[in-house]
This record gives sequence, structure tokens and C-alpha cells, in this order.
Amino acid sequence: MTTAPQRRRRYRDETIEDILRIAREMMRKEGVAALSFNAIARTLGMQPPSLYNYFDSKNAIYDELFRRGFQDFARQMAERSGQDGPPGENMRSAMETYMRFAQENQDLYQLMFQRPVPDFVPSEASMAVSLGALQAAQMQFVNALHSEDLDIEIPVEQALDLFIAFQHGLTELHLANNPELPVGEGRFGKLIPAAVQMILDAWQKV
Amino acid sequence: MTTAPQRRRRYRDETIEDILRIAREMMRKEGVAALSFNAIARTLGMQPPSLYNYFDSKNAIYDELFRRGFQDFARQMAERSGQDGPPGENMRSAMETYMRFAQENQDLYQLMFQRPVPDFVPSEASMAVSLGALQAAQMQFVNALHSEDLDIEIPVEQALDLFIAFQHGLTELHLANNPELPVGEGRFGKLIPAAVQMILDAWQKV
DNA sequence: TTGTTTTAACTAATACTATTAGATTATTTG
DNA sequence: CAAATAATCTAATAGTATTAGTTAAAACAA
Repeated sequence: MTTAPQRRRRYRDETIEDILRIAREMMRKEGVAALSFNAIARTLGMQPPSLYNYFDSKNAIYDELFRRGFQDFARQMAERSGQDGPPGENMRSAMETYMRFAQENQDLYQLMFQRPVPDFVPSEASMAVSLGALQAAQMQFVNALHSEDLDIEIPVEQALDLFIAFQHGLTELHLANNPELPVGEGRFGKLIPAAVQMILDAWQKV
Repeated sequence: MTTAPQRRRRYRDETIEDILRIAREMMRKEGVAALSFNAIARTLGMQPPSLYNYFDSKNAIYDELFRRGFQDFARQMAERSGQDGPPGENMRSAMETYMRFAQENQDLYQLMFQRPVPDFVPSEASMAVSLGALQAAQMQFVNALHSEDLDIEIPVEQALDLFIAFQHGLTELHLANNPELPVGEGRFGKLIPAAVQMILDAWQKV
């Protein structure tokens, strides 16, 4: 028949989504590196070896989450507001989107930007997605640095890297100090406006 | 006798140092979270259970390294130059010392500032050392922010946190991108002067 | 120098982990 | 209906941290 094989595939796809959903729950609860392949299987009511029909290894699960994480990240950075606004607004939007993604997807963020699992190395395909996403996010921002309102005395790439480091540092420290608080609250989560103002004070035309 | 018992204690202390040295080697080679209690014992020529005569658990080894790491960190931050110099010199010295510690002790730095081992929670005693070290490093720096050359329009604690985030972000990204390069080289490792200049441009009296 | 206590090592065992091999059952296709 | 495929199982391997119980040696007190 024509419908039957599709049903099996649908079941299979559903099982894969279940696996990834359970994996993320466990990563959030026990820590990214504490993910147990066996425990995922047991939660699904399977014996651990059966899970190998869906993923070749535990690291293959990490890899799929890594890839999807960067896809989501790229999408959210692309859809953020303020890209065509004044530099300050653009910077604020970029920092908030970056930090919000990290706060709302702490499991994925750790997997993507920290390296909590020592023997997990992203596949070439996932690495390509990752580099593409990061480059796209940076390209969006280079335009802002070429604004007529700014007077930056260092090479654009360096200015961009300073911004990235600032953004990353604020995000890391927000997650370390107030992981439960949304962007805008907490010791570091509330500093985005002050950070943007500092950058503008340094780079704005006098 | 009087000398004999001291000899045994000396042997014991030497073994403890050996254990910690081997642990750090393994963490650098295989990753912090990949440290194997059994492998340390085998390297020492012991059976794994014998190692429990020196450390109560694998996490106790992490804990001792965590504590010593913050002691070293505090000492290096306290001894750094430029603390009484002009604000820009003080900032540059602080950032360089912070990043150099991270670059030269990547195993300890990960254990201290990232959280690569999910079920390792520092003991209260080690946590106290850690908080003391961080607070001391920050206190050194508050003086710099009160300099007469600066005109900061936000609360001092916020200015301090912005600096910390910037410093931390540059360091994280240096280790992620050019872990083998010393401070001053590499995409992010060379940006400390530019970062300090940016902060001065924003905060210096006009 | 005795006897006692402490220390440091051992072996054996437990309960976990990811993973592989091979057999079996269920589902889908020709 | 028969053949192929997919999904599951059991059993086993080699590793992990850790605990219990034992033994030999060293240090201490008399």
C-alpha cells in the first residue's frame, strides 16, 4: 500500500523527536555532560541497544542537538528587530537576542558555545552549520559598525570582536550568576543598556 | 623514634602531590571532565581502591585543585603590577593577569570558572576560598574606578561588572579560538589594549 | 623488646556506563 | 503469500567509581 510505509516513517520520526526531547530534559536536569544513553532508552521503554536504531552513538545525539541549536540561533538572530535602526538599537537587539537564546536554551547553549563533553566533536556537517550561523550573525552587525554616527579608530574586525567578547562575557556571567532570571534582570542580565551606552560613548562621533 | 613518623608523613604528602600533578596532566590531555580515578591509580602503580587512602572520592581531587587554583589566582592578582598606576595601566594589568592565568592553567581555569563536571560541587571551604579570591580581585580594582581621571555615570558596582564581563569574554574567546597562543597574540588575545582604550574613551573625563 | 594501633596496600564485588553481536519478531514490499 | 526490511530483544564486553573486608607493614606505648 501507499500509506503503510509512511506510517512507519512517521513513527520513526516521532521516536527521534522523542529521543531529542528527552535528551534535552535530562541535560537540563542533570547537566549536559551527564546525559545517559541508557537512561534515554529506559525512559522510552526500550532496552539501551534498541536506541542504536535511531542514533549511531551518544555523540550522534549531541551532534544533532548541536546542529539544530545553531539553526535556531541563526534564525533568531536573523529575525531580530533593530537591524536597520541606529547603531545603539542594533547593538542592544543583538545582545538581547544572544543572551535570551542562551538563557532560554541553556542546554543547547552549553553544548554550542562551551565544550562540556570532552569526547564530543561536532561532525563536519554540523560544524559547517555552526560556522555559517556565526558568520551570518556577525555580517548583520558589520553594517552597524559602518554607521555614519560612529567614529571607530580600530579595524572593523577588531571592533566586531570586542563587541562579541563583551556580549559573550555578559551572557556567560548572567548564566553563571542568575540562570533562572530572564534577560534584563539579575546582576549581569540588566547591564545590556549600560554596555551599549559604554560602547556608544567610546565610538560615537564627538 | 622522632624521625620515623615524619618520614611516613612526608611520603604521604609526596604521594598527594603526585596524584594532583598526574590529575592535572590528564585533565590537560583528555579534558577536565574526562579525568579517570582508576587511571590515576594505575599511573601511580596502585590498584584503584588504594587511591581512596589519599582522596575520599574523585570529586575530592577536583575540590583540592579548585581550592588551590583560586589560591594561585588570588596571589597572582594581588602581585600584579600597575595597581597604583593610572586607570588604563591598572585595567591593562588586570586583564592581562586574568587572561594569562587562564591561558597558563587552562585545566584549573575550566574547573574554576566554567563548570565542566556536572556532579562536582565545590565544598564549602573551597567555595569560601573562591569567593574571597574573587572579592579581593574586585576590591583592588574598585580603587581604579574612583580615579579622578574618570567620569563614570553609572554605579561603581555596575561599572565593575561591565569590566569583569569584558575581561571574561575576551578570555573565554581567546581560549576557544587560540588556546595555544600566549596573551597578546591571537584573534582575541591581542585585543586587550584596544579594549582598555575603548573603556577609557567611554569613561575618561572630557 | 613486647603488644597495640594506625597506615597503606590488596582482592573481590557492586552497580553503573556505552557499545557490539546475533537472534527474533513485526512490519512492509513485490 | 513470500521475501525483505525494520525494530526490538538478550547476552556479552570493557570500561567507570566506589565499598567491604583483609593483610602486611610501620609506628607507638608499655
